Amino acid sequence: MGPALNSQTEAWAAPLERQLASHVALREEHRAFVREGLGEVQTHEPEDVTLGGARGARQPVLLAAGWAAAVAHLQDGRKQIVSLFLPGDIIDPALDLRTGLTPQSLTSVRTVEARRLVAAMSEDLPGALQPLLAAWTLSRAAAESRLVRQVIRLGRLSAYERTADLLLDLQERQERAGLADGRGMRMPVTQEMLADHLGLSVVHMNRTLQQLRRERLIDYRGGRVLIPEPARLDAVRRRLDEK
Amino acid sequence: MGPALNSQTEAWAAPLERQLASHVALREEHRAFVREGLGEVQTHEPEDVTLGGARGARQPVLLAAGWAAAVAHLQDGRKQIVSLFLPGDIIDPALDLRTGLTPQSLTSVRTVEARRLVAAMSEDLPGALQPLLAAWTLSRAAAESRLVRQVIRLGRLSAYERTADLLLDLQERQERAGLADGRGMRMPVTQEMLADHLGLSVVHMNRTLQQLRRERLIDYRGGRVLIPEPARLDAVRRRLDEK
DNA sequence: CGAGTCTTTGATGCATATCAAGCTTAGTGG
DNA sequence: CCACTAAGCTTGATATGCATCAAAGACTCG
Repeated sequence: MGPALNSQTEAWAAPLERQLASHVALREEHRAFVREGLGEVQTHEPEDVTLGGARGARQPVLLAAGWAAAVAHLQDGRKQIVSLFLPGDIIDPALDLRTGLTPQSLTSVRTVEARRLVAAMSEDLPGALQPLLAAWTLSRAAAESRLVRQVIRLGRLSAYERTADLLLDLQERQERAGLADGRGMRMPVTQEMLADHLGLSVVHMNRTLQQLRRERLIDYRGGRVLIPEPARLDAVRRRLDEK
Repeated sequence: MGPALNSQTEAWAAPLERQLASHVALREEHRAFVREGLGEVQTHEPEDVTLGGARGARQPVLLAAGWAAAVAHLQDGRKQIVSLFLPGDIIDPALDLRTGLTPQSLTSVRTVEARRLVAAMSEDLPGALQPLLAAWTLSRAAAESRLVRQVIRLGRLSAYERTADLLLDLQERQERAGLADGRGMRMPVTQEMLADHLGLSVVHMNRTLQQLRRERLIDYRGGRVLIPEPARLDAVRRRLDEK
């Protein structure tokens, strides 16, 4: 289960660069700065809990490929996936793994050491890099908002609504990272993982996905999801009231 | 529903000072700095949504007395109380109210303007104030952890476990603020508010509280809760597995 | 003392969990 | 290339936790 090394830090930064650029337009100078803050590439098998290093010595990493999660384990075996990490996301132990959460790869995964980048973003940056900092901040804010959204989902939405809401969120995130478009997105995780994220049993997760499929709100097969008419799915999800 | 003014910024800082001191020992110098960062005192009726100012112009405030909440309203009238604020807590719009959450008083409430204090804590502080900054940071981290804990509660705990977990959390927070001890704590909110926080119906909230009462895990009457044997209640709550 | 708000109780229904088993798919080794 | 296996997906039957509906006590306040 140990990670395999790989030292070519090449275009692994693309999803991160795109995600940042989706918030604030960036120049090549900014993208280069991002790449320079990255280090070693590592490959991890699914279920690996050593993302960012061993427990107690974890460092920030960029998730370059594959999906990962911050997981809470209860004593009796129940699990809650608190948040999902997609390619282009930064997994920062200091921010994302408070409270004894364990980072874990869900699929096989490629991570890139990002300690220097994360450190740089909390220091004073030269004026020319301000747009980068702004993008970084917006990206972090989006991650925090997702946690709030997750509370609302689990607290007040039905299984059906939760699922619609999550799928739209995943689609949007992958679009920002350049990993999805009108022709669909990857969804390389098992229904059990989705269930653990949405607080449902596997069986009910399956039935809920089938219902969405039957009503042609999603087209889900072979680890891919297509949302033919986003507006219809969006009507299922319950929006916050802008009171 | 509008707020009433009141300009004596006296000992309203006590719960905040105690909460901070519960994380890192503080000297009078630190406490004085906290008080100097505070401004006008305001009184609000229950259900007031103008804590910290009107929508769009909200400023950080210290909650000095009474309970408040960050609430999400769904279009069809469902509500989710995402987080609770207790005396001594800072309500910072930039951190606590992302994603269209509305701050709202649950009881009648007293707030103190805290813009200067919050701003000061994000600037470079003289060395002598480092302990204060450390306490502040720990206090914020605890608030963030509570959000994660809330996801776990709603996602994977039963109504009974959720309630036990929340009550222990409230007891600990109030102890830190000097508002509770072995003789119990205040709980000035309606069961409907608790239900909206724990993702339950009022009726089921009521039955769950009664069950805890019947089993003598809590003594709950007249807006006060006593936990006679914390260890027993703690056994009900499901702890995270320290794997 | 009357009117609202909150709590409590009972009856009923539904969403979701649990249990059990069959099916499908992708590996794996012979 | 074909069993064989294991993981994941799907389906049916049943159980249960929690929601909903309705109404009756308890408090609180003017």
